[in-house]
Parts: sequence; structure tokens; C-alpha cells
Amino acid sequence: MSSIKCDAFKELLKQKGLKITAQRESVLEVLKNHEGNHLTVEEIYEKVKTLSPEIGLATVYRTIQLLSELKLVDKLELNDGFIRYEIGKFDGGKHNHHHLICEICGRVIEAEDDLLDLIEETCRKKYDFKVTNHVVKFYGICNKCSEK
Amino acid sequence: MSSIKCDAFKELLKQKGLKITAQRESVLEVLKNHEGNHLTVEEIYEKVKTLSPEIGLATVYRTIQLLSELKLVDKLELNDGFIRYEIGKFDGGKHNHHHLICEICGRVIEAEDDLLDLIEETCRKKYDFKVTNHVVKFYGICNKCSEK
DNA sequence: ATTCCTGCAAAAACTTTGCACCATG
DNA sequence: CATGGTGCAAAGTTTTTGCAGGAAT
Repeated sequence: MSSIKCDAFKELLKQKGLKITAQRESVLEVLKNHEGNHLTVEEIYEKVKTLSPEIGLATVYRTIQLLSELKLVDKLELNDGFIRYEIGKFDGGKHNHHHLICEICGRVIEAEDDLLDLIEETCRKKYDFKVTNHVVKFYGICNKCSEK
Repeated sequence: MSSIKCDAFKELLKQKGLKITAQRESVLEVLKNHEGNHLTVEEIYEKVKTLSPEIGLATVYRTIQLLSELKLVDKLELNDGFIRYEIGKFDGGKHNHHHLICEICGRVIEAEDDLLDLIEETCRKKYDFKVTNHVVKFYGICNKCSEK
């Protein structure tokens, strides 16, 4: 498994004099295989154990922290009380990240449209703030819940 | 202190057969007095103790949970590792909530513009999802950090 | 009076740290 | 072989819960 993201990861580690270990690769692998799944630490741990059975929870925490610092994963709080992580989606300058969260059933829909340019323009003009990334959460009622 | 928000709170409690206590009023009071301040539980606790010195931390947790359920306060994760709360800003149908977070100094600027109508329109058309509220976080570089 | 709340302390859940051993570069 | 990483267990944090006494309706 040698996708672009894995290569980027190895490259970043090398640059910083850090080591490429099976555990680190496994954690990244799990996150890659569950893109858009918003995993909790415990869920990541459970899934990683199938790839690296001997891994300790502490290593999962340490690796997630590392991946966060490298901007390869994003922390997420979907207001269900859990802190979640998912692999970053902003390769090559894109930075879209919209979640549609149903207030009734809690379902999370991933939206990909990027219509925020206008707002970013306003941030720049009005607040002199240069936007480099954004996270948007829309709360509402999903189609299934509307039907009921 | 009998603002609109306090009255709304008392009304909601009454409706649900819950009781109006000094502790609950104090917690709401603190959040009202620090609108836009993004307080952690510990900060709320410290400030509430000046109003209700005998209050316990457990009661602060319980009250915040209650206020969350009543949609009077919003949970916030500004990616500095702390979970924060602030009083809700969507009285009377408004639901704006944009944070500009500087990736260098961590400063949080509150933006009030609401230019998201287009996006909400798209959510409705494309995903059949009715948006009732949104939380938007823009990461970027603030003016002070740009100058350096 | 009845029901709900509170403070306290204990428990549970979550996250970080120290250390001896191991693996990578 | 030097440096950094790992697993484990212990320590630190944060949050929740049980319970007996107290307050609100």
C-alpha cells in the first residue's frame, strides 16, 4: 500500500528525522481505509490491532498526535460527546470539509461543494485575515428524518 | 438580572418541570457575561464560584449539560485541545457562528457576516438536508501575524 | 409533601508519562 | 550503534455517578 498519502507521510517523517515504524504505518492505513468515517481513538485502536496486534493504546495516542501535527489528520467534534479523527482531505491546496449533521438521528453527511470563497473574501477584506483552511458544520434535518 | 435569555431559561425549566436554582442562574449569568469568550469548564467553575461560592464542579458539569440540551449554550472545539462553551447566539431565528482562528497565535476572531445562504440552499437541493444551524471555523493567519 | 438538586466523594473514562527494552536508519 | 519508538503500567486529567441532605414548587 503505497499511495500518495503514505509517501507524503514517510517524506515528512524523514524530513524531521523521525522513524517509519510498522505501528505508524498501520494507524495511517486505518485512517486511510476509513476516510469520512470519523473514528474515535478507541475505534482506531480496535481496527489497528488487526494490522498490528501488539500495538499499545499509548502508541495510538502518540501517533494521532504526530499525524495531527503533520496536518495529515483532522480532529473533529460532531457534538455527540466524542472526539473523532479523520484523514485530512486537503491535498494540493484544496481545503473542503463540510459536515451535514442531522439533529434527529445524528447521521453525518459529507458535503463537497466549496461555495465559501465569498466568505473567505470577506474575512480578508473586513478582518484582514487570510483563510488557509476551514471546517464547517451544518446542523439540520436529513431527508430520512423529514419523511417521518 | 432579568434579560431575555434568563427569562427564556426560566421558561424552559418551568416547561420541563425543572427547578430554578441559584446555581443554575449563576452558571448562565457567567456565560452571559462572557459572551464570545469561549470558556472551558474549569474557567466557568472559577467564575461561578464568585457568584455561588459553595457550588461544586459536578453541578457546573450538570448545568452545562442541561444548557446544552436546551440549546442555550454551544460546545466548541477550537483545536487547542480544550473543550469550550459559550452562550448561544441564535435568538429569533438567527444562527451565525463563525470563528476565525489564527494558526500562528491562536487568536479567535468572531465574524458576524452571514453569507452562507447559498450553501444552505445547496444543502437543501443536493442533499435534501434542511439546515437549522451552522458552526463555521476558518483557520488562517491574522493581521498581526501577517505583519511579522 | 413531593420532586428535583446539590455537594461531596468515589468511580469511571480518557489521556499522558516514565522507563526498560527494541527497532530503525 | 545512536537515536528515537514501543509496550506496559502508573500517574494525571477530566467527567460522571451514587447518595444523603437540602431547596423549590
